Amino acid sequence: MADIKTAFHIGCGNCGLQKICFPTGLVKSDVDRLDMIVDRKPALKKGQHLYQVGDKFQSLFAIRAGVVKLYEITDSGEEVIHGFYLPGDVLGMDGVENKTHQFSASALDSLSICSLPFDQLNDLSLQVPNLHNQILKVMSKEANESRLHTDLLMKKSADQRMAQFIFGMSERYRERGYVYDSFRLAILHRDVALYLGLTPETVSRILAKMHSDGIASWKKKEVQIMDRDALMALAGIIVDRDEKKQKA
Amino acid sequence: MADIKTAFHIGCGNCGLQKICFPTGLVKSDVDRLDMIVDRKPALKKGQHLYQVGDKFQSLFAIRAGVVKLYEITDSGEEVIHGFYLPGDVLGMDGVENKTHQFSASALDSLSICSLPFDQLNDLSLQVPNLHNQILKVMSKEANESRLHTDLLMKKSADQRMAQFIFGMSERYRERGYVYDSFRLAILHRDVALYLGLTPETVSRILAKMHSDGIASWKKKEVQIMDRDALMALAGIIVDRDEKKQKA
DNA sequence: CGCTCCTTTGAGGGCCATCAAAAGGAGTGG
DNA sequence: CCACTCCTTTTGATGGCCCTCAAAGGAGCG
Repeated sequence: MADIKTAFHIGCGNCGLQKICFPTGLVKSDVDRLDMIVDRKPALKKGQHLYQVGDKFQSLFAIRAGVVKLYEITDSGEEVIHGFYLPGDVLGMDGVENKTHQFSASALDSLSICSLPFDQLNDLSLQVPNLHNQILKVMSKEANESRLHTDLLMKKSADQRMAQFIFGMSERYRERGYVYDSFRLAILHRDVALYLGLTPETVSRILAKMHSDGIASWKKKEVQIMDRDALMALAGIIVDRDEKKQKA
Repeated sequence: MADIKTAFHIGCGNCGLQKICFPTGLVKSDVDRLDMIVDRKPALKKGQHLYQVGDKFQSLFAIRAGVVKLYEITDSGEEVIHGFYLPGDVLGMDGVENKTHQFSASALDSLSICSLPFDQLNDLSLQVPNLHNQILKVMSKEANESRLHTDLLMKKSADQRMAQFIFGMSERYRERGYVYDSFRLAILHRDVALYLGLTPETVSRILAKMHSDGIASWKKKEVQIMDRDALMALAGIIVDRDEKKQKA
């Protein structure tokens, strides 16, 4: 059962992440129904797990603040990181297939999350078509993004991967309405390496070069994009000519 | 509207792929309702597309016979292959996110498919809980498998990738009740290379070595597994001791 | 039979991993 | 606040895996 909301409770209806999170496209009355089943969890500390491989699947999680990494330890004992989740993102869908989580998710930072008990969410979605569509959409997005990750690993050089990563993070901050050419990124270089299929040494060398080339810097969890066009070019992203005209 | 079924129509109810395909876990009356919306398509020839990047998303597709590759052409004009679909597999979920297909799917072989109009499938799923669960499950599986693909690309050597690929295909044939140590595989070596993140040259060299080592061979679309244990060892798969005892 | 695409085989080289070691930060307990 | 430890990051030297390039042989198809 959902907890009784206190006067100070921040519900979905007045959460700043509505545009990014699940409520997108829901009318107010439906957001309120969603709000009923959302369980606001106590904050997690760095290193704590939302779930681990083999855990019973019970809930999806929406992030209110902080960063989460989705990862696994392979048979041979090496870590592989599959993605990073920012405020407004929803994760946990890896457990739907077998009612058991196939991957692990842990906090890279102090974390504030909402828990969405899946059975209840599912029942509600049968009555709220837009919510149902949201769930399908988020799951489809998971797979599509994983395949973009595959592209990165298959066809991009180490420099391109790094540039694309920084640019991608910047875009995600932009979507959320934050400053996006200078932001805090609480991810270890080591973890980025494990996400990009590189070694920490290579990441370090590339960041040094990007800094001296005046493209971007990332030191002490602070990212600064100095030359956005150069960054995009390096990432292999074609700049839309019309968009460039608007800038000028 | 669904076509009128002829006396010769093979419906979901008497399809040999029920255990693999969508009807899994449905009672007969529900299978019949699913059958009502399934649209049996005329056969496709090698090279024809089920859909392409940018096509409007309308249906999921279930494969009755043949092999499909899911792929894309990157910005830089290179092909990346994301997966191969065998009889009983369902594909097309890449279109759910934006109502537009993000990838392309084409026949590697003569192909026989069923089309499942998504709107109708979705409506039906609201009334048939097990069908609803099936859809969620298949979508979750897509993402999970894509991440296993990532593992392959990140942490396995070329030999391991090749071994894992052949072993994986063998297991998929096994699940379907076919002979699984000697089977026809209508996939070009070139396409396997594009799936494994390798070049055709490398694939060729590895297959030559696996053949001379007496592990497996793949010539002219015929795969033969000669030493299954060695293949698994090469793929980096730990053999369960109890399972080995049963063999002896 | 001729065309095209796929596959094979060989030679050479580049990108990034590996190994090693030192320096820098973060967290802990005194 | 400092000493201590552990983990992360940096920097350099070396080498290996697999790509690239090249060309010949084979398979499929009109």
